[in-house]
Amino acid sequence: MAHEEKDGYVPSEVEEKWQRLWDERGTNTFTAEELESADDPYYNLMMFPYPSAEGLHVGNIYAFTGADVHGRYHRLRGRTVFEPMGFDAFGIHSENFALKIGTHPMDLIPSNVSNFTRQLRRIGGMFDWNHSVDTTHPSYYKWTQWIFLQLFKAGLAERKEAPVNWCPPCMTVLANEQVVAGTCERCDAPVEQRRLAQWFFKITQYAQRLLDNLETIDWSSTTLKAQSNWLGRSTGAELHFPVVDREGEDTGDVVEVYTTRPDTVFGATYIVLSPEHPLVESVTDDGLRAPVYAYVDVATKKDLIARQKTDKSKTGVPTGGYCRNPATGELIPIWVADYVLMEYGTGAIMAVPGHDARDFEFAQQFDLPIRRVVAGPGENPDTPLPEAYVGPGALVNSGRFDGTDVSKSVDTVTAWASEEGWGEAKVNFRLHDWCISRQRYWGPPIPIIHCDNCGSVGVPESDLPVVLPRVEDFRPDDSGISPLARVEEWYKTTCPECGGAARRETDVSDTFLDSSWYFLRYPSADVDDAPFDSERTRRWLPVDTYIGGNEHAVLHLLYSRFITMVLKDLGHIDFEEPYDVFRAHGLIIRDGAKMSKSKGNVIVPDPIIEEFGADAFRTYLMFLGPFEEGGDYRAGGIQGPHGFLHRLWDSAVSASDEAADPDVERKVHQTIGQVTEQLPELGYNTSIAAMMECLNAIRSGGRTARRAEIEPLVVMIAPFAPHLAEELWERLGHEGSIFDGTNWPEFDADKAVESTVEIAVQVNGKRRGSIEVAADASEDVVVGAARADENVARHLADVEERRVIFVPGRLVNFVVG
RNA sequence: GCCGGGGUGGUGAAAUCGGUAAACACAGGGGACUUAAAAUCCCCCGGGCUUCGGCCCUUGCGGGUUCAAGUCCCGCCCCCGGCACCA
Repeated sequence: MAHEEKDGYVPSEVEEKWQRLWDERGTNTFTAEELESADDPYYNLMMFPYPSAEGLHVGNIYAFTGADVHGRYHRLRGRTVFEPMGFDAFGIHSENFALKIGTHPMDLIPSNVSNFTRQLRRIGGMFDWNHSVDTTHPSYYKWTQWIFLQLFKAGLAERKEAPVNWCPPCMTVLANEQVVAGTCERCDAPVEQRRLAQWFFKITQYAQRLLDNLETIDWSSTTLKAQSNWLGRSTGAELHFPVVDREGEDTGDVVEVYTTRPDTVFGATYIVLSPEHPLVESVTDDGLRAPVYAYVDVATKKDLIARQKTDKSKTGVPTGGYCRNPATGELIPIWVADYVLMEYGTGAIMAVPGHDARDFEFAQQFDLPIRRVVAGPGENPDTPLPEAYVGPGALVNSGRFDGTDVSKSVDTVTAWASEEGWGEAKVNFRLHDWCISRQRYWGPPIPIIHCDNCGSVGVPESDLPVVLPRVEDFRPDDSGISPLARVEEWYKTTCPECGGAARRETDVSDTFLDSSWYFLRYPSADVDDAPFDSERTRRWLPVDTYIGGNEHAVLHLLYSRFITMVLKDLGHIDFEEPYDVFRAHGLIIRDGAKMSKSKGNVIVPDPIIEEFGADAFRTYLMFLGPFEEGGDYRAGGIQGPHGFLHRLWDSAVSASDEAADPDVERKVHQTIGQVTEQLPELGYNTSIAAMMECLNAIRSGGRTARRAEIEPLVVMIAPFAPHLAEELWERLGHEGSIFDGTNWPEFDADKAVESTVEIAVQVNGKRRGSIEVAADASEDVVVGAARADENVARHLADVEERRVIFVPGRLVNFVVG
């Protein structure tokens, strides 16, 4: 039920009225001409939602409101703010839901989108609905396919057979970024490794640049850190260990190892190959083939969680083969063990059990020699090691390098290895190439045609889009083959190059490719003949501020940076970082716990909006905690902002025309100063608190507000409660929208200064009183007044004063002995 | 294990170039107005003691620096997030 109060403020009516007027007047939308000629453009972006059947949840509304407040603030300051919204509607989530309820995604998505659109309007976002995108629309994914082709032509998209992450319940491969601790990020099932031919984007070629540029962008530090952790740069060396036969002669094979501690090579007492390593077969002794192959077989079939568990004891088998340690000349055995991963480095390590915890554990288990080659200060080089030593010290048992400090030894030994021709410095990244093919239905078909004569051929751009056909049986299966492979009339085609019979690629692309470029599309959403109009792109991009969740720190935010870099390198755009500023918002929890359907503590926004209005809901969400840290949603909490907005209304509609009271005016200017400083930094909760305090001062003792006092508050609340502000602005006698023109109140520091200040008086650091003095009072006057305070005087009697500390405008502290 | 962020009243939280801890709200208590309710306005609201003047304690724990520490330094504990058999 809507609140009907005697002050006449009925949120639902006010909100309906202004939402209608915004639509009618085009307050929030741009025409093509406006986009192309905007003076002071500000691109305010937020992460577009996946349109679920459940509708907007509180987390969406929280994020969008926080971003909308930001956009509206800049608009009130006179910027031309473009704030688009769209739908990320391809992907497994939609497809699975459609399967579950027995409908088709092509029917499901439009109704979800229209429900989302309704809700997004209802919460009062300043969205430009003329420039919305839906990633599932052919007019959008035509260009997603175009982007694929650009990478393909540039040699950055490659189809190769490789071990990939296979999620059995989802029946598709996953990108590395979608595997969390060995499980699928969507369904939590253990991920398996499968060898399949897949399309990869060579994001690893951009690893160094993706890392370096982190220095140049203004992002939340948590997000920057997450990205650099994900990129995982490490420096070390690749060393070559020749394989030898029984007689100690080189066989010609060489085991390449990657190590971050080449300086410990004198302590390398064995070699470990990962079970997938190509040399396993050739180094294995004939007599040991059975156990080695059995081990490899078991290890490669393990799922990722089982394989990557660190708390289990290590397993492995000797191959019977040997390498020569190039530093010592010794022959050292080659083992196969699954604690070495094929995906990282070279898939082989030199084991230095003395100085690596994992190697130490393995060596103990299999009774392999442990040799100390680093000794800490004062340590005897020959004492046995109780555990791997990784601390500071100097090399020992390392021939000519004995005594070299570990701070220099990596470089020194690497230089030697390099001179001798058995190693070189090497930088490694944890980042893998981006696997973008999905053996599912609900995505953009990858625009490739396979021809027996010509190989993989890109679909000519003039033939785009490759339309996703409506297929009633779109269930995935466990074969690793896409549902589209069952649609012969769709995949049978001719080769664009030789005209011979050919077959379309039947995999679709990862959803994250859809979202990797949507911010480029928004300004050009109404353009048919290009993915992004170059004039509009120049004017609006890169994005000024992007606000979103940190759950995308290494998925969407990394992929979109990569795609942007590629488009720059290919000459399509002239910037390489898509978002100048990124801010991660916090999460809303409920009564101290994460919201989840299973806990039954999910907040359903619609009834709250119906009861209190979008303005009160928005204001409450922004008030309940620091936006960048999130907050705890409590059912009664909305009462505070709700009452505040009603009192603001009441004071505004009954305001008198008298000149502002000087004391109140001072408070108003202090508030303007504070809010103007905090709002652009996303200090929403404290801005609202300051405005509440100000209104309390205006209304103190039941006082009638004066226009000049209340009007600045009406403008400053507008980002949070836009409908209320519009209505009050109109009732205060203004024409048009409060958001047109530059209506933000001007801060006047002179009007904010206090004539008197309260000074705390301490004796030995303990507060003994406080005094009120003129703001410009001299030290002598203040200290005199402090001494005169009755309680202070008592504490100063009978003691010796040693020092007086005076902090202007703050305190006086008498230090006594 | 490594790297971030955090720990403050009954509750959500303010205050960090060191300077009156708890602003602003929620919940709770009392009062004014009202036939009543709502709305509005006023007062109380970290703990203990009090001769009602004040006094003592209090920002996860233990030390330290300082006239002065929620804030800085050292050593711990706990929570949240990122990375993780990554060589």
